[in-house]
Amino acid sequence: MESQDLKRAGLKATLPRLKILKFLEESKQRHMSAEEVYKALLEAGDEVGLATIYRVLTQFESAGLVTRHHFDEGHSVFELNLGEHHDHIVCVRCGRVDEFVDEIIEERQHRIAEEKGYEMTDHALYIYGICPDCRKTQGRGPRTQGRGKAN
Amino acid sequence: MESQDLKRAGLKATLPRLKILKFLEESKQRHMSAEEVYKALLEAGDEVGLATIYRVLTQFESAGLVTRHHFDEGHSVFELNLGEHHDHIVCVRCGRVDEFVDEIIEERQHRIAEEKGYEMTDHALYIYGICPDCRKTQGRGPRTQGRGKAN
DNA sequence: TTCTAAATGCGAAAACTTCTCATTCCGTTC
DNA sequence: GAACGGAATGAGAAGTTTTCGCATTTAGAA
Ligand SMILES: [Mn+2]
Ligand SMILES: [Mn+2]
Ligand SMILES: [Zn+2]
Ligand SMILES: [Zn+2]
Repeated sequence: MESQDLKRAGLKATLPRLKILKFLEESKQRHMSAEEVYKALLEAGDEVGLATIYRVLTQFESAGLVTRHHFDEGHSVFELNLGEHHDHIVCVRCGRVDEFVDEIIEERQHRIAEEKGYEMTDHALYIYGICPDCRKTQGRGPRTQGRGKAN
Repeated sequence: MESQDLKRAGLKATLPRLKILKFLEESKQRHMSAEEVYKALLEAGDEVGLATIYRVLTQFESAGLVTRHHFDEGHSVFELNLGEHHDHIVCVRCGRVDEFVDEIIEERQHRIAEEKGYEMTDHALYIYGICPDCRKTQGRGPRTQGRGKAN
């Protein structure tokens, strides 16, 4: 039961928060904008106000339940925190997102922060490119899976 | 004369474009938002419409004259392209921005894109942390140099 | 100088996010 | 399980950043 997850995170188990958390857990897409969560819940008949979606996602972020990303779009993208930290490689053609972890890069980042005298609090690495599928389909943007520019 | 730079970039040497380019070259701050460029020109008596600032910076980006960054703020930050590519470490307290290049990271990124089957088009690495100065001043945000949250 | 396509400035509008505040809900107390 | 009080929600207004539409101006060629 998700209520426990919320309680543990220091949040009251309200209906909107439960709906949002449940949705994030069950969605096939791991990376979603507030708007996308809103629309998906709407379709599922679990409507939650958009303002609440934004508030709750921000609270989840503070509580460590989700991570907020800033891909080169213009809006925030959220992801449920499951296992470990990871970085992203994003298709500029269709919006597909793949994940990866590279210990060497992680380690270098720490060293760089140290060298510069910074106390590192966070870091974000985004690789942009054309995914395998889109490389085949040379023409304009192909299958608009995920969140493609083509919306 | 900057007109040549513009012509070379395939852009007509208009007054607004010249003002913006000149300003970017002479400004002490290397990383600036459209709004900051707008205000600075305004103060200098070289007012250019904000819409034009946005248009021109986007054109400069397409022409390879500037690079657009998306620090974890909510707006774009632009930087004149001088030498080589580099990444950024940003102070979350005062907004200070330092730059660095790490060949190992660069190389790993290429390898990752390759492994995932992506044709890399770009990449961005942002390290966030507390800068040396801000670490000394433990309290709330100290000197609001650069573009700090404290505006 | 004249001419034309391109660029600019302005305000309107779009896109995303936060805020305000009346209403509702959660969780605790009785 | 009814009552209470503070926290959370919903709806719309408002804030931010960026783009758009179009009348007017300008760069650069003729
Ligand atoms: Mn992810
Ligand atoms: Mn830089
Ligand atoms: Zn793709
Ligand atoms: Zn600092």
